[in-house]
Amino acid sequence: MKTINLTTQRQAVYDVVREAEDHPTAADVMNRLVERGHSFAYGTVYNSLRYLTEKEMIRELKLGEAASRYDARTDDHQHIVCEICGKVGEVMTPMPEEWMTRVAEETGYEVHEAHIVVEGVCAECRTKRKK
Amino acid sequence: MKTINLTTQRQAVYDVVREAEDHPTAADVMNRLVERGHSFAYGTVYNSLRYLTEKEMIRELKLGEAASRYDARTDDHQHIVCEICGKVGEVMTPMPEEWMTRVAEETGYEVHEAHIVVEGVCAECRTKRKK
DNA sequence: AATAGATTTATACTTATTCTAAATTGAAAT
DNA sequence: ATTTCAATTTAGAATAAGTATAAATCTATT
Ligand SMILES: [Mn+2]
Ligand SMILES: [Mn+2]
Ligand SMILES: [Zn+2]
Ligand SMILES: [Zn+2]
Repeated sequence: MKTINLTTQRQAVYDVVREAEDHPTAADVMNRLVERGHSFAYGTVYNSLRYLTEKEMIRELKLGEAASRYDARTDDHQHIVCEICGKVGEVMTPMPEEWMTRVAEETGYEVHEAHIVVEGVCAECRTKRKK
Repeated sequence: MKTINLTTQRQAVYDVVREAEDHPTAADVMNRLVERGHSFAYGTVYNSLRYLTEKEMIRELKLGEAASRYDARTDDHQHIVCEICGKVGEVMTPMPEEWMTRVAEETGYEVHEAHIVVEGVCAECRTKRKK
């Protein structure tokens, strides 16, 4: 499971995710592929996203919406979602290691990782609100 | 939006969630209603869960699985999911207030709340693993 | 009892995603 | 160069969770 086989389709999907600034959904990726002149089957886009995720070239994000989003940043970080416009921002402030330790003690689980989705209002939406 | 109208159906759904120990899904709730001799329409169960959530009598949890889970504990807490058996545990250790402040500074968002899903391995599954 | 509003029901629909079976591709072996 | 075979892609059917709709039923209030 170490070799990575990047077909034309997988490379194109990876390019779209890598060049995106906004954590696109599978449907977003599909649309952008079409804009670039590709026409892959839906299944292929889903398969490619899964493949790239398994190879850890991208990450799949479950932010509580119906559709998964994809992220070419694979370094450890979290996300913040604007309750008004839905914009997804990066959260680089790391979770204190101590919190994880406390959770392990409290629950008896061996703790591996934490997925955090912060909800709030982005700067633009705050400005508009004060109209 | 202050009065609460608990119909037979809503009360029965609430009872199931309140008496559950395991953060049931809508389908779980449906099955337990049938076990108790009820036979409500699927739509009614979803409507009731939404109603109870809006009245803040229960909470809807999005833990990254396909189906939402429901929780009669409405006090502030988080969740931990076993990667092996799927068991969902409570996490009462609060996220440090300072982390939230740092995230607000970092992102420029007004931060409202954080939903955290911790992944790990529960005590039972750890025991079994050492077979 | 009549009225009106809220609720429930049965069913159709939507959305996101996975599955399937056939067709295609491409690398390795002849 | 041609054959071979596994991996991949394709198109479309299937699934899962949840929402929408319209008709039927409840529940106060007059
Ligand atoms: Mn990100
Ligand atoms: Mn809980
Ligand atoms: Zn916003
Ligand atoms: Zn377990």
